[in-house]
Parts: sequence; structure tokens; C-alpha cells
Amino acid sequence: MNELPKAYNPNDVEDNIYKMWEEKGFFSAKPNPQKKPYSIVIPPPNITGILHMGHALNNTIQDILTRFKRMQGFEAEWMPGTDHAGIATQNVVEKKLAKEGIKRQEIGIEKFVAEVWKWREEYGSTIIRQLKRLGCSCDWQRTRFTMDEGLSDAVLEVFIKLYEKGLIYKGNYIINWCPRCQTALSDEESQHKDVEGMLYYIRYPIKGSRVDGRGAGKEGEGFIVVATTRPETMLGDVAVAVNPKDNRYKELKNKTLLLPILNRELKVVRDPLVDMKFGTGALKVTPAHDPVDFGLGLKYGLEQINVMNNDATINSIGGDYEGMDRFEAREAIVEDLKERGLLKKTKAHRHAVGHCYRCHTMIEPRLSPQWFVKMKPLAKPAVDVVKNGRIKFYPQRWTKVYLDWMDNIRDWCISRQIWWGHRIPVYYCQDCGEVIVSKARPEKCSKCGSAKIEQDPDVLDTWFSSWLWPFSTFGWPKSEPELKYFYPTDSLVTAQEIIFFWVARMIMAGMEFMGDIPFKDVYIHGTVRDMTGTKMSKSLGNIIDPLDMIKKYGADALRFSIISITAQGQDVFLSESKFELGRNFANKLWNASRFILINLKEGISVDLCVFFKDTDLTLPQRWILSRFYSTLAYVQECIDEYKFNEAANAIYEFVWHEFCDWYIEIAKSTISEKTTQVMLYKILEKSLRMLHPFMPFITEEIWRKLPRSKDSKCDSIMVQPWPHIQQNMISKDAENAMKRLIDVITSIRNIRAVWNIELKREISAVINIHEKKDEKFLNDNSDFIKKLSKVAELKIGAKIPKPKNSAVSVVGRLELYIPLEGLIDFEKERMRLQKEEDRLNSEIKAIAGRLKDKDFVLKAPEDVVEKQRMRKTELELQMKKLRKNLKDIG
RNA sequence: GGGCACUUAGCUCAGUUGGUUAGAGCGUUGCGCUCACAUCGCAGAGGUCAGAGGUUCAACUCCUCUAGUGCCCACCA
Repeated sequence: MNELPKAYNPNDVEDNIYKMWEEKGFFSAKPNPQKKPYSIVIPPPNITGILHMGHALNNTIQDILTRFKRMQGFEAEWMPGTDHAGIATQNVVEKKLAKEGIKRQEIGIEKFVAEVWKWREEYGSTIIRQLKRLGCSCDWQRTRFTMDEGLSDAVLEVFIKLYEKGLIYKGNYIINWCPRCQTALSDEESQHKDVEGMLYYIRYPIKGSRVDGRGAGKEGEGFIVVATTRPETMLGDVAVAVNPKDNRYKELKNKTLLLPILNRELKVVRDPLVDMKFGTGALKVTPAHDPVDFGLGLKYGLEQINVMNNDATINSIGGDYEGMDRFEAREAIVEDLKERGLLKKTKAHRHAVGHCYRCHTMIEPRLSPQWFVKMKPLAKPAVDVVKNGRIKFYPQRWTKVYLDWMDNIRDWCISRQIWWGHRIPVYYCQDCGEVIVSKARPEKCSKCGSAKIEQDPDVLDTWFSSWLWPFSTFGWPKSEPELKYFYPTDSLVTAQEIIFFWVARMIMAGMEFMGDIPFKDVYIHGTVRDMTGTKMSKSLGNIIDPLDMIKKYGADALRFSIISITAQGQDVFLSESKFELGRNFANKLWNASRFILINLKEGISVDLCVFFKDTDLTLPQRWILSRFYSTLAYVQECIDEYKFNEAANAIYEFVWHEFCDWYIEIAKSTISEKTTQVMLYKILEKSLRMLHPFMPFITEEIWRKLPRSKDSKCDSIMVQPWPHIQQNMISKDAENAMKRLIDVITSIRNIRAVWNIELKREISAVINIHEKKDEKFLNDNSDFIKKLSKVAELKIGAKIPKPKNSAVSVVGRLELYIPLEGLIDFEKERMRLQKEEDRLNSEIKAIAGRLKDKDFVLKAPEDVVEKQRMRKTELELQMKKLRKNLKDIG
């Protein structure tokens, strides 16, 4: 017999097991007409990343789904990969080179990109190794990278298709500019954060009016006051806007203002967009540095004056301020305004400001020529498929978030001024200016024949490749059998912060390029936070490293724990101690399995149905079978509804508190019988299969030690079928009956504990029945009642008088007596209880003054047995009332 | 400014379409090294389910409002 070692050390076996799975090719899937496909695509982690708890949760969920479906007989494909994370990776490599004293500008684009590839070779697969350590059963042979040849081709294909359809255009608009990364960002990449800022009230003189320059003159006559949070942008002001309904500025019609310091002439425009309640109701208009102003500029034909360089220093427009950083310039300008008496006041002002999602630098809204995707036409079909339920969100509430965003969708800025990424497939003829959009570099201009052709220097947003992931990874635009077989995929599992970046765009791309949805279900899981509710992040240093936890508790424990405590879509608060839950469970399972294996004899791997066809089952046997199949059905249902915690907890409850605590204990008395052994073996083996998607390693380790039938095709649990639900084995009657027995046993144990009767001392018990059918029921099961409650003699019958000095317990419609004569020193017990009563009463006396009922006294009966019973019930109830009474008074 | 979630035992959280004594883990109390397991076993204590009102035979569960907490979105300079 294969015995299990006394202790389970996950770290000893997990790696080897994983290697075995991988070598046997269990992870790979391919089009198979005999089977139904099930496919998931991994949200591609970026290559600069390391595995954090969010990933651990996300990938555990996907692995549970994949393993579950694989066992259910689906051709289960879990496509892994990474994305090139343009900005993040470029930053990382830039920093690395900086340490070596190299600037990217010095070595040029080609060498730099080569450096990035080198870096990627070295570090880019870290996260993949970590996913393997977690036990993820991804189809690694298909691992994709967004910069792969195939995926790159898909990107170009899509760009050209959209361009030809008129959905991609180049234009000069206000975009989010990160001065540190020196690139444009999409709206989603600009994260709003509240900032404690200042509102500066600045006097703008009216041209031709008498102002002495020190602020004299009446407001509205000599000058008007505008409020701004970014005074440095005034260098680019071309107008001041007021609301046409604003009576304060009636006389301003046809007047011209003068920009302080630069003395540029400013128009006054009237537009209802201006909020009269904000600031002074007068808005300085800077079309090149603010989206609202930009709109006004177009509307009123205003000049667009860009005052900043790429690094947010002031350019030559700024005169004396040229070369200053934007914040330096802000201070300098404010000082100068103060000096000239043009700063009326400042006010603290809290407002939301965009920050770069990669480097957290404050975004500078800025006019810039960029490439955009027109989103409205793409959004429509993507809205329809969610509205009509072809794509479902779990939990459902995300549907609204998605639809709201889609309704207000704005064009997507896809060009980035960085080097690492897919180069925009647009070429410009240097001679005639012709724009050529083409996958390959054209030899010569199609219009004038010139060979002087330059490619657009920008690269595409990383998400412009990620949004194609569900089909580009299966070979699109080529029509591969994989694509046909596995697309649309089944489930997408991801975090909420990525709904707009990725989920929404994948749906749009799927509809546009495949003409079909990319996936059917979107499961949005919660965010992993620390115990204070803060999101775990490396920069905050509140990270619990999953790999540390794996080392300490094992991958199974990590997986099971995090799944068990994460309710559907709910954020999870994590501390290290939570992993003990999974570890303890693994330990329990291990020991129970050890016990069963030690006791098994040869030849028990008989088919359960065949074996029990002509065998009468005892109640506990029928009960444990019923409980197993009930649990199995429930677990299946929960996984299908993405309620993984409930599935995990149901298994935990079954294995630990039903199988181990009760069935195995019951089985011990008949452990040498074949029936018992078959039961233990079968329940264990099936439980392992049920648990495998959650705890793949330990279930494999135990399973491979089980005696198996000879025709077992393969020696791994992961390719075994999911247990078949045997409806006929589920019996509510058996479950209820067993519950009654458990209650009887618990009651007897309770009495023992209350009276402090050691287990070694024999007790007898009497059960008084009121209904005839109970007699047979109890007699049939009296053996294991006696065994489990350690009762030597059990008397069952109707109308048995209560023995003198008996402890009493009512269990449903049964009465239970435990005679205490000879077991208890009543005198001693009486004194002990009297002491306790006195103690309670003196406690009452101490607080009597504050009581409503000042003469309140606890009274216990004289009879010791009665008193003991009361101690448990009424006495404590009275104390409880008393305490509440006190609480009410204060 | 808009939207979404949360408020249940000392702590962290579950609670399946409203239905008899509201659950778990940790912690806590008492007992126990019973031949799988002290990463354990047995028994117990502990909750007017944030507050107010409403619908219903019945509400932790549905509706309205209030308070607190958290998150997301947003061109009030």
C-alpha cells in the first residue's frame, strides 16, 4: 500500500507535479470535433510586472474555471501571454540605461529598441514563471506577446482597415500630455486625483481705461478679475469669456482686454458655457492648454498659442519665463502679478487633476497633433450585445458602468511619442506631402514617385494591440482552425480598473473585426486590499508577496484561502494570517487521506454503483453519499455562477465537518469491513476530484497514491472526469435523520461537558420516545450513538420514567436523560454552584443603585441538577437582561 | 456634480429567488496529547442583522429616507 508521509510539505512536491503535468502536455488544447471548446484568454500581464495578489486571485479564478471545464470534458484552452506595456517598459529600460550613464536620445531608436528586446528576453517572462508556480494550467505552447509577428500584423491590419473606413484620423486637439514620459496619453490613462490647489484671482486691465497699474480703478471699469488654477497658462491667453446673461460684464461688450505682463490684446467673448457662479464668472481663454478653452477657441476663431515645450517648460512665447518649469513659472508669474498689483487674491481650491497612470506626473492638457480612433461607430454594436444579453457581466452591476461609459465615449488618442511599440504604419512623402498608409514601407511615393519617404515617428497605444487579444492570439487576420474553434471565448476574468481600457475595447474590436462577441461572460472580481482597506501597491509598501506566501504555506493554501475569502466581485481585505485557513485545510485533508490509506486493504477500487446495488447501506453511509452529491451539485452550480467562495466553502464544510468530523469517526468502528473501506475510498477519491480545481497540487499528490483500477488510462487527477452527480443518492430524508442523531450525540456530549464527567467514566443514557417510529430508528443506530457519545448503556423506549437525579435534555421530540447518581459528588457541586450564585448576586448588589428594579436577586432552585440546568439557561438569561438594563440606563 | 458598493458576533466577512432556533474563519471560555491530524478534537459563550419609516401573513433579505465608510466617473476654469 502506498502510505503518505506523516507531514505534507507543499514545497517538496508542487514543482515536480507541475513539471509532470507540463511534460505530459495536459495544458495544451487544439480544435477537436469530438469535444466542445472552452476557452479563456488571460488578461495579459505586462512584461514589467511581477506577480501580485491581484494576479494571484485573478489567475486562480481562471485556473479553477479551466481545470473545472477540462474535467467536465471540454477542450479547455487557456491562452496566456504578456503585453509589451509601451510606456512602462520604456521607462524601466530607460532607467536601467541611465544607471549605465546612457541616454536613449544618444543611442537612437534602433539601438534603444534592441535594448528593450534584450531586457525582455531577460526579465519579461518572470511573471510567467510565477504563474506556473501558482499552478496555472495555461496552454504555454501558445504563449503570445503583443509584439510578436502575428499580433503585430493584426495591429497593422486593424489600423489600415479603420483608416480606410475613415475611423482613424490625425488631428490637432487638446490631449493629455505627460511631461515626464513626454508622450500623449488617452483619457483613460489620465487618472484624476484630488489636489489641494490655489485659485488665483488676477486683474486683467481693460484696454483704454485708466488704470494706474497698482490696482486702482473700479472693478468692471478699469479691469476685470479672472480666476484660474494655472496662472502660467495665461501666457497663452487670447480672450476672456463671460456668460451673456451675466449683468456684471454688460459693459464689456466690444471692449478689448490686455493680458498682464505680456500686454497681448484679448478679445471678450460671450458664451453660455461659462459658469457664472464659479470664481468671478470671467474665464480666461487659453485654447492651446485647456479642452474647454479649445472648444471656445474653435467657436470664436481664436488663435491657439502653445506656451510649453514637451517637458512642460515655458517656450519662447513666454518671454522672460522661457525655460522655466511650469510650476516655477507659476510662482514667478504670481510674484510679478503681485508686484504690479494685479493679483487680487488667492483662495485654497481642491480640485481633481489628471495624473499619468504610469509615472503619476501631473498631466498637462495641451494642443498636439495626434492620431485618433473615432469611437462612436464602434461603440454601437458593442452596446447592443451587452443590452441584449449576449455578453453578461458578473456581478451584474458592471453592466451599467459599461453602458454609461459607452454612451459617453470619446475618441481615442492612439499615438504615443515613445519608441517601444508598434510603429504607426503611415508614411509621408517628403516631396509632395502624400500620406501613404501601408503595412510595409513603400518604395516610392504613389503620387509623385519620390523615394524620399519617412515613416510617422510615433508608436501606437499598447491597448491598440491588447484590444485584439481574443482573436489576434488565435492567428487573425489569417483564418486558422483555432480561431474558428475557440472564438468567441467563454469567460473573461478581470479586475474592475480595466473595464474601460480593455474589456470595452475588446468588445468593440470583436464586433468590428470578427463580427462577433469576443467572450460570453465577463467576471469582474474585487480588488485586493490590505487590512486598512488600501489597495495593495508596491509603492505603498503594503504588499503581501504571493511568492512568499507560496513558499510559506504552499500554492494550494494560497489559492484556497484567497478564493474562500473573496465573495463575488467584492473587494478583499488581506493579511498574512488568512493563509492559515488554506494551510490548515490542506493539512486536514492530508491527514484524513493518510488515515484512509493506512486502513485500506487491496481490492476496494470497485465501482460504487455496482458495489452498492445489492448492499444495504447504513444511515451514515446514505447520509455521507447524499451530502457528497449535494455538495457536488452545489459546487458545480456555484462555479457556473462565478461564486467561487461559496463553492470553496461548501467543499471545506463537507470535507472537514461532515466527512472528517462525522463520517470517518463513525467509520472507525467498522473500519475492517469492506463496505466501510469502499465508502471511505470512494468519498475521498471523488472529493479529491471535486477539490482539484481549487487545490491542484495536494489533490494530485494524494490521488497518485490511491489504489486505482487497472483500466485507469492515466495517472493524473487533472485529466480525470469531474464526478458525475448521482441524483438518486441525494436523500433529504437521510440528511434529516442523520441530523437528529447528531443532535442526540451532541446533547449527550454537552451534558458530559457541563457536568465535567471525564470520558473515561462510563455513563448510561435514556431516550424517551413519543412516537413509535422513533424506536426503530434509534435502535437501528444505537451502536454508533453509543460509540460517538461514549455511552455504555443506552435505553430506548416509550414512557420511561426519568431516573432520579438525571440531567435532562430535549432533542426535537425526544427526551434525553443521563442519570448522574454515582457520577457526581452532589454536595461538592451544590457548593460550587452556590458560590457562583453568590458571586452573581454580589455583582448585582454592587450595581444595585443603578438598577431599575433595586431589589433584584437571582434565585436558583435548591435542587442541584435543576440549578445546573438553570445555570445554563435562565440564570444567564436573567444576567443578560440585567446587563442590558444597565446599558439602557447608561 | 453623477454613479456604484458597503454598514450582520470582539475582529475579518458569508447569507443562495423574503419563510421555522441568522452562519463561517480567527479570537475567546472550559475540557482533552481517544491508536489520521495540537496546522488537532469535544463542548460552550457571543448578534434588537447602522438608524427611521413602508410593503407583506412573514424582511438581514424588497421600497423610501437618514447617517457613516469606501470606490469609480466627470472639461466648474
